[in-house]
Amino acid sequence: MKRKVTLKQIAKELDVSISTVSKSLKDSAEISEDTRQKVQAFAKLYNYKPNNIALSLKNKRTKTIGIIIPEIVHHFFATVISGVENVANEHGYNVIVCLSDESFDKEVINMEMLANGSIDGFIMSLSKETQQKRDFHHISEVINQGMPVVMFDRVTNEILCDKVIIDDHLSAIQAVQTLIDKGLNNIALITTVDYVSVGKMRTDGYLKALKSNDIQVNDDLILKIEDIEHCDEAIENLVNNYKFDAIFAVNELFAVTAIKAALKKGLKIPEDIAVIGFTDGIISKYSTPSITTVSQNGIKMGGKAAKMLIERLESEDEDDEHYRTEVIETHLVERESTPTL
Amino acid sequence: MKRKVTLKQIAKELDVSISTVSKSLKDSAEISEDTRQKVQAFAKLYNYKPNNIALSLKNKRTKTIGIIIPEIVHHFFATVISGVENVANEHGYNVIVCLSDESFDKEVINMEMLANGSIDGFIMSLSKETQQKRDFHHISEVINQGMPVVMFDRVTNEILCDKVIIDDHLSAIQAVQTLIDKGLNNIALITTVDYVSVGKMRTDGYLKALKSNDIQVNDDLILKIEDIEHCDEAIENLVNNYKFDAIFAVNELFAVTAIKAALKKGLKIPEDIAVIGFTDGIISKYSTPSITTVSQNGIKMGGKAAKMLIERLESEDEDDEHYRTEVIETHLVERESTPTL
DNA sequence: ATAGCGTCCGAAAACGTTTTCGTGTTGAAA
DNA sequence: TTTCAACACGAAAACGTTTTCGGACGCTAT
Repeated sequence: MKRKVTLKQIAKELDVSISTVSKSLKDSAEISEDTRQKVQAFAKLYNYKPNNIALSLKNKRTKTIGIIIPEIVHHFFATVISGVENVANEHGYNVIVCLSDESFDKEVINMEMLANGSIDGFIMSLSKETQQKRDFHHISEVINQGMPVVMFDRVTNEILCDKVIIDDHLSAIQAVQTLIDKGLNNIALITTVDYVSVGKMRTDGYLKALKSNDIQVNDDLILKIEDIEHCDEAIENLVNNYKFDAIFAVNELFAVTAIKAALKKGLKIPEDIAVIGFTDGIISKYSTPSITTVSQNGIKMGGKAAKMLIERLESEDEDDEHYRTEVIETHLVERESTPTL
Repeated sequence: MKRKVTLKQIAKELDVSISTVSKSLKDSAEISEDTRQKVQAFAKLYNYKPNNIALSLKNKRTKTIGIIIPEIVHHFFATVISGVENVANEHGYNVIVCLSDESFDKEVINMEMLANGSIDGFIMSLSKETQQKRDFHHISEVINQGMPVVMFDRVTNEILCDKVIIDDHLSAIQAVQTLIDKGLNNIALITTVDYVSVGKMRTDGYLKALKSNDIQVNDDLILKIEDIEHCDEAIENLVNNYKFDAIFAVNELFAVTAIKAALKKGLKIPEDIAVIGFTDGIISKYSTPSITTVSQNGIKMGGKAAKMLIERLESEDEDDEHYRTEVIETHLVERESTPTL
């Protein structure tokens, strides 16, 4: 076992000073050709690589980005990480991932843990609990200490920082309008409780679309799911007891669950009920029938977030207070769960 | 904007030495009650938190685990990360994630990047290319430098280290036996090319099961997929041109693709063709019909790997050469794609 | 001979900690 | 009054870098 070699050890072996070694390895003109060669050869032989921690301490930058998301076993968030990782790597950054498990406390703990020098900046999406409590002090604190934060998807207006989102409102309008254009007027909505920001906006889009087409809103057809783990019963109940010809669901899970319930009841998709979901993930693509869905490109979102963060990290003027909100475009991926005109 | 406060700054403000501040914060008996109180109050006021990087440098441990996996947009790997993150967090460790994208070079680069002090140990699963090249020098190098490595799922015998796997061979045998027990003798296999270790072992299990039941192996019914992106054509070809009453697929994707092809051809699942997949992910659970599958608990696997790594990191004798290979048990989750007896 | 300059290198500070060891002051015991 | 312990604190090294500054040396030009 040969342990990692340090500048000091090389210096000692070669009987020169640490400075000389350091400079030689950097091809500094200060050092004679001779010495440089000697040092470089020795360093190569012993596979010298500078210690990242020491560099971080010296440079006051870690070249590491912290990601905090509610969960990782979730196709959308996984794609976002993938997107972040990609552009981070291109710029020589590493990515450290923390999961809040939708818990406010874990979100706070993780942020504090990383904020003490471990990373240069955050990319994050709020946990449900945080959105519910509307307590963002941990985030503003971090920002106050001069650490840049980029929020994505689940964001809040109460924090000033760079953001990357999709236009949930508009996307929902377009999805519902698509259903209406196909002659479907009796549209059910399966959504989340209102404190989840994106759920709320998608719900609003649904309402807006109906209104602008002079379609009466029927509250019986609006199902707000509280407990995602047990959404089955609620959705089956909706499908079995009410009549409608289309469903707009604010995520994949609700969409596929609704389809399963409808099939179970003997209904045909899309003939009897058309379905549009949200988030173009694995489920939508591979379920039978495959599901028409609003595609939300996580890779692009993550990539954009990373780009914004790195730009800010490497910009000249430290505290440019000019924050941007980037909107990633969505598009409807039409599959088997909606009728072709 | 108030920047992070350091010991030095506190010392200066309070007109004491850095040592005194440090000791006070640690409640050292060396310091008078008075001074301690004063320092602690001040530190609290300015929200002092020790700098992680400095601590890492001093202690020669980062309390960070590096994970290197082929991709993250893959349910199984996402669950593994989740498992690692969980137990890592419990022990005060952070997790830094790198993706190899199934590329040997990226795997090497990432490892070298992290090996220079950024982390205390690795948890990794080999990229396809690495498995194909059988070049593991980057891993043995890291191990040689005294950095522990735990490999999971896609492992190799050529490296001595702790490992976490499932019994792919046995699981496959059991899955195929289940089909046979249901009276299905004409079983197709959809698998990967042989250099993917787990694919190979599952294939071997399939062969073994057939043999032990005196069923003739029909090479026409064995499909080895090279290009996963375009597995559709190959699988459709198999389904359309050959006759069989069951399919054993070595992953979810192959299973669901086969089902889609069969349905398209007008066949009924599971009446005409029964299907068993591998890896209990989103697809198996939510596709219609839902898929019977060998469940491979990623959370457990990741958790176990993290536990083994941390134990090694915190054990007394540094270089205990006694490596373990943990086998995570699998079980068959029976769903709609196989007939009930 | 000496001033001046270029070449090559080393000392030291700095990043933020922890910890060992030394030192000055105080009070009590002799 | 002297001696010694207990107490309270500070100096400094160490972790591994980078970088600034200064110094030694040899050479050229005056």
